[in-house]
Amino acid sequence: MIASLIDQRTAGRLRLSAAELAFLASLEQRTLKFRRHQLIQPAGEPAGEAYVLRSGWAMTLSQLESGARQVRRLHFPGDMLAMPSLAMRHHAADVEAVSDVVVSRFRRSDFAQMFERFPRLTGLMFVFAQAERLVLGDLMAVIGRESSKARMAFLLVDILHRLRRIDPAMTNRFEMLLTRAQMAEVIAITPVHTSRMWSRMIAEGFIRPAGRILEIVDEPGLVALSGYVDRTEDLDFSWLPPSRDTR
Amino acid sequence: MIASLIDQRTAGRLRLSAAELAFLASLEQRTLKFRRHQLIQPAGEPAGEAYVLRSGWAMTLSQLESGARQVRRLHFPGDMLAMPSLAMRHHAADVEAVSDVVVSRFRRSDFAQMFERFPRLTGLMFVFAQAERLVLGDLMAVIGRESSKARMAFLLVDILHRLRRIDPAMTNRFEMLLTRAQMAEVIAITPVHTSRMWSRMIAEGFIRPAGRILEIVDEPGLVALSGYVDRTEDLDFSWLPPSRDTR
DNA sequence: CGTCGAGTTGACATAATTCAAGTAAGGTGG
DNA sequence: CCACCTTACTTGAATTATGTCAACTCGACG
Repeated sequence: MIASLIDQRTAGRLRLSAAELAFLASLEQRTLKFRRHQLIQPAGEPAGEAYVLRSGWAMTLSQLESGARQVRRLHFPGDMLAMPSLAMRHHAADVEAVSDVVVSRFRRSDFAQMFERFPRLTGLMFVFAQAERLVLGDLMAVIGRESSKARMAFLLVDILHRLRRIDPAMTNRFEMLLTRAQMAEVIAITPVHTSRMWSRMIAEGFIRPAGRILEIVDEPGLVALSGYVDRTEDLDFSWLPPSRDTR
Repeated sequence: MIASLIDQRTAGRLRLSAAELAFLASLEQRTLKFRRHQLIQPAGEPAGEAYVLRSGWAMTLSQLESGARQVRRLHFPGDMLAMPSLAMRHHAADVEAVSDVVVSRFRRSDFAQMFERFPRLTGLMFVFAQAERLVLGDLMAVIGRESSKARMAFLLVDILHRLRRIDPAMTNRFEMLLTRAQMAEVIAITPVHTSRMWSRMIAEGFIRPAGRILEIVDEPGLVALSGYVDRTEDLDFSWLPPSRDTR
């Protein structure tokens, strides 16, 4: 699962060794299921584990004292969840199931072995962590400086690109699993305003929903509107050390 | 420089070996100077280096197509700059000098050796990268969901805590090097509104400026107002592998 | 068949932006 | 050392994007 995602993100530029693959597989032994809206990992609990999302959508979010919620990151199959909490004594944010999901939980202590045994894999995880910083910063800039319409465009293009990377056969339709309120939590506007903007994007010909399926009609238009940049395309793995065992 | 910062962030919980210290020092051989407002590293250039900030303040920022600017992260002495760009073929964001600064530049290829030679240091860098994701998410939540007054409170407390970590003797005064416009770029409001909020926070007794020196009069009040959490205090290094050479 | 979560729409409120005019401070060249 | 110019900052008035409140519809589910 992680391994296949790595393949997608590296576009095959990096071939994992048998030992590396085995290590990654060892992180995904057990599986857990959660229902829509359930907490996969509550904030505040002692940290010591992280997750791989195997199916469904999830999200990491902040609950502010006011009760307002801000989604920090949407997660799709193959993504690793709660990784920042590996750095902490306590989980720093809630991780919640957007749809029914299947996840694998792994222990921090197992993950730590990677640092000693798999330098190249370690470098890869470092690269992914830095890339996450970038996309978070991108979203922050959009939330801080763009109109609600542009923010919604950003969200839609982001989902489209990320799902497409998982399934390259996907064209411009996907099942939208977020409610209006959840979209609002991602792009930092109210659910009511989200509803208005959604209608407007349909009226202006950017999107066309058919039941739960959303068709992205004008992808270039949405990209232009939102300034979306797909960071994955510029990732660089060429500088990482070789794996100790070649395959 | 990095080494002393690591000491501060780990609160001495992690003693670096001689070899680890030597490696860190090797990243800080040459020094470069930049003037206030100069670009230390422009976005878009081929990536292959990062920096250590040795003195002065800097910031990483996005320039949107509209011309709007959003600061992603403020940097203080000891911070590493442009680290996310290590993951990319091209630098992803501008890094700009807030004040006159001194930095050290190091090559990505030198940094890469760490993955093979210093597993514990690697783990430490991984922890720092994940911690950066957290604080970025915290700022995003504040920008997305809090009032301009709360955002300003957040900014001030953040600066205070980070400077205090560098100089534990510091109490509640520091030299504020940001202009109103720069504060506005961090907390995603306009310079005009920043000026109004600044005056209001003085009037309400939260802060007291005297020339360039800013006194934080009501730190608990600002923390309560902004929901600021100092993530550094909860960092966990206990799970990292041992260093290969003990000191 | 009733309840509940999700979504829509209208009317109104407001925080923050925009525009504009002006002051103050700091650096530079004559 | 003065005169000038630029950058930083402040303040008022008008505007607007988005939020808030509230009523209503719709469909799913037990």
